[in-house]
Amino acid sequence: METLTTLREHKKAVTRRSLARAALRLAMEHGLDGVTVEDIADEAGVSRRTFSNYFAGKEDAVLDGDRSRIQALVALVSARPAGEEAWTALRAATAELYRTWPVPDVEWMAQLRLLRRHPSLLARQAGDQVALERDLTAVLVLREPDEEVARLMAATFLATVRTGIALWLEGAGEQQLPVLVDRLLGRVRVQGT
Amino acid sequence: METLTTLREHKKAVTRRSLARAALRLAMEHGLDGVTVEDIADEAGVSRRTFSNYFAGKEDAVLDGDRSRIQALVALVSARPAGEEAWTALRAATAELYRTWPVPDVEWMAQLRLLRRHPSLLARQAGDQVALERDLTAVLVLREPDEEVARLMAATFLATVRTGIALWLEGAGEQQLPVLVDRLLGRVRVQGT
DNA sequence: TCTAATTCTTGCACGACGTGCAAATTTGCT
DNA sequence: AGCAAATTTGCACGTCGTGCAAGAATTAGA
Repeated sequence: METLTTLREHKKAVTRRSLARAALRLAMEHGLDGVTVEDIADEAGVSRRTFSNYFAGKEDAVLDGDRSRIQALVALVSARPAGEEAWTALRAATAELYRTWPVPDVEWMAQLRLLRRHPSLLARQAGDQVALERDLTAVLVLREPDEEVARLMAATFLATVRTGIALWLEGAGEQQLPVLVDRLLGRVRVQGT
Repeated sequence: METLTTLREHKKAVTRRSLARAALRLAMEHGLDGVTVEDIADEAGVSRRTFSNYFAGKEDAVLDGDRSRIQALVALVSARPAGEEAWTALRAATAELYRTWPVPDVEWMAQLRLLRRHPSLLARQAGDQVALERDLTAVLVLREPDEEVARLMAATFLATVRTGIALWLEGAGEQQLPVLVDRLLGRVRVQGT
């Protein structure tokens, strides 16, 4: 009851994370198709029905961390100094994200590895990103008043980051991920108004 | 014996198209969730089991046309004159696509409208595009030898086209789609080697 | 503290889905 | 014609997502 978290919300957050973790762990061990929703629920100590109260499917559970990552990114972008150019803010926020949330994040890496093996996850992730494109666009509009351009920036930005991660996963650590992504972001230019 | 299409392949192509059309028509009429796979199979005159021999789910069936569209685009890109700049080739091929396949394509518009109402379709479409990014990259590599850049171009290009279509759907025909997309493509630049 | 209201969990039941399998049908070729 | 290969179909099975109502936990108010 200290912060803003009432006990109720706290427990909800706990089970949610518990489910996401269980999903990730089991999917890593048996492959995504070798795990049922019931397995995940059991591992987390809740019922199959409760799982569905939190996630729409195992893919959603596995990618839960990824979503909060992008939400954090949106927050970082909107926290950049006012007046900063839109694309610059995106680049800087991305760098900050990697500083705040250092790359050798065990869970995140596990997600990425799964992402490569299971294309169905890739699809779901892309779908999530399309949804988050709206939030990102809303934040960018404050820096780039032409909504058409803001939208375009959000889309190309997310596509670039995705590409960077994909390249990095294939390259197997020849270079630091933040460096690679930043280089790609430097290559892309979206002409403003 | 007769044409290049043996009777067998011909019939397969017919049922596939029949299924895709039925899926589209029924989804337009009752909404995607108001249609079962069995409904679609009945409409096409085949069994539920046969549907699964062609598509992994109703979403796949609905988006079938969209996929062939992008495949056609890939073909157009690789048919551009050799030596043409990669991004230029993409722009030109896109313009050709709209000329070859004129925009007021009834079925395609139906797909787009469904796409807006059902985010699950958006997710699946994005997933398809991620898969097709590989083909597009392979074609681009001939024009842009740095694979990293080719990959980045494929990703940003597809993201840009998607954004254009989304903007066009919301704007409700204030401007021609080909013009809008081409303008967006003109705004984006991916710095080559 | 006790109680009532609110919120969350659980089990049940149901329709829908995807798939392996084997039988039946269709097509290709001689 | 007749045989081989490919395709369709029905059946069965495990899994999935969800509405619903009952039960348990948490909150808020006296």
